[in-house]
Amino acid sequence: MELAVDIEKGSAVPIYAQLSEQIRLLIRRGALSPGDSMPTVRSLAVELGVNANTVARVYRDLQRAGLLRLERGVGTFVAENGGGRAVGEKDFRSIARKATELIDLGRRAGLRVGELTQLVETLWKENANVEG
Amino acid sequence: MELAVDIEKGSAVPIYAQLSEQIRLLIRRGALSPGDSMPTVRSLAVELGVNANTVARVYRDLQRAGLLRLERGVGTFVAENGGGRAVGEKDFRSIARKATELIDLGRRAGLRVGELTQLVETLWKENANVEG
Amino acid sequence: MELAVDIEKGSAVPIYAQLSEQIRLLIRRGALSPGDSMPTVRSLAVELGVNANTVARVYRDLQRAGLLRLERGVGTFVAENGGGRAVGEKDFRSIARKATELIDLGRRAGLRVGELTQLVETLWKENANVEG
Amino acid sequence: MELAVDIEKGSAVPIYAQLSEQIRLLIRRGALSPGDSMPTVRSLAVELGVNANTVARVYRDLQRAGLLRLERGVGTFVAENGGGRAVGEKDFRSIARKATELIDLGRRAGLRVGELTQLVETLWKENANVEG
DNA sequence: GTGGTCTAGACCACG
DNA sequence: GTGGTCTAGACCACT
Repeated sequence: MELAVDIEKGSAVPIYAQLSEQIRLLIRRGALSPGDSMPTVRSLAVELGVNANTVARVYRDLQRAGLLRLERGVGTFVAENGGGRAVGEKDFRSIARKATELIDLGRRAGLRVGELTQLVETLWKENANVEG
Repeated sequence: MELAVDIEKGSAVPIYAQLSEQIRLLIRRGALSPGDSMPTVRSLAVELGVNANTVARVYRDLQRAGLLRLERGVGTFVAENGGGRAVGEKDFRSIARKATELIDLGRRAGLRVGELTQLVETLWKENANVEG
Repeated sequence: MELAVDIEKGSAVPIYAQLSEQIRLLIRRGALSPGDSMPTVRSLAVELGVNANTVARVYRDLQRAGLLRLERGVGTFVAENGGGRAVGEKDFRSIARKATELIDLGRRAGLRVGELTQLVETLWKENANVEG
Repeated sequence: MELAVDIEKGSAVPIYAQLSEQIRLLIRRGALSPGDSMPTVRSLAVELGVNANTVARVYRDLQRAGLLRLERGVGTFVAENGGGRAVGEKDFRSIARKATELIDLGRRAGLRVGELTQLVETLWKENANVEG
């Protein structure tokens, strides 16, 4: 049971934050559905080459956030009322399409990933200020 | 000389990484032009409520990356051969427009910023793998 | 795990530069081999009577240069693809022999170390200009 | 009156130290002879793109070391009893030849300048310990 | 007054 | 206990 997760060990962003955000996205986009069982802490740790404590911490955090359900002695599952419902498949596709277009533009203009995500963050916050 | 920069002190992303990425973007998008003088290390530190060493580290890193030019006793300037030239204004506008559209879709679908930027990162890397 | 390193605190050359260059040489000459573990940041700091931040900065720089591998929570190691492979032992010996001869000549002529290394630097650059 | 001096502004070694060491070498090797007049502080500062205070400081230091003679209102000259006599032309040539051979070996082995000068320094000190 | 280096010491992520 | 980040504050090189 492999998870489509990609950790950059050298990154300035801590491992637990990367992992947490990526699992979050998998759930929200519907790649992981309510009731699905998650890899065990240890197997995911091995798969990612990461310490088991780190994975355990992420699972705990995501449980607190309502995205995962931990059952002692049984396993970890995607929660049924997952912290805000999953994005509909249709919506997700249009978002992914738009993101891909954005990425294409960014790449052609010679931007780095970080610069592009930084732009998204900056614009997100500017809009938030306008609306909020 | 205030910089349009916004630091989240509580973030898992280190301050220096946030600052570095944001200055980088300001330069690449042409908001800061070659030869422009940057705020002094100490003044930017005060403006952001951050330690001077932290700002100095960012300036040093960006110098190594070819984006800034540091002159002892004089000040800090945007480099002339700025590590890959700035993105053209036209290109930048279309990128920003596309990003805004993406943000709208994401917001309506109930995504958080982190989930959206995570999506962009993931798709970026997938495309890279396809191309590479 | 002591390192054959010698820092002059009063020197005009910053401590981090001295340390960096000396570790570099130890690696390039094969005195430190790929995979070898380096002293911890703190222990080396104590050994040299220097602040831990200074050592950390050197390790970070050498990581960026591809000579060291830093693992959070584990330790620091000599990189496997050490930024240009180590100089062969044979080559290194003939270089060291030649250097010793040069030093003898310099000493007899009454030169100071700085004058001799300055000469090497000057001639190095002149040759570079001829070739380039 | 141009001086065969080459300053690296970005270097970790302070400008005054680079300049001082290089002038020292020019005198010791006989490229500047006792009684020769040095460039004025201002002209040398302009030639090197360096602040005049920095040059003045170097001249002052070299005067204290007995290598230069400053005459108010007249100019600066290479001292007659220059801090240890100059190295004989013959000796200097053999030193330079040896240094060139060393540089060739180093270059072929893929060393950087800093690594080579570091080696010379290290061996110099080791020998000093043996002899002293 | 600018950038650069260094220190002492705190707290965090990770194993 | 390892490396990483950050702070406060000192002193230096340089303009």
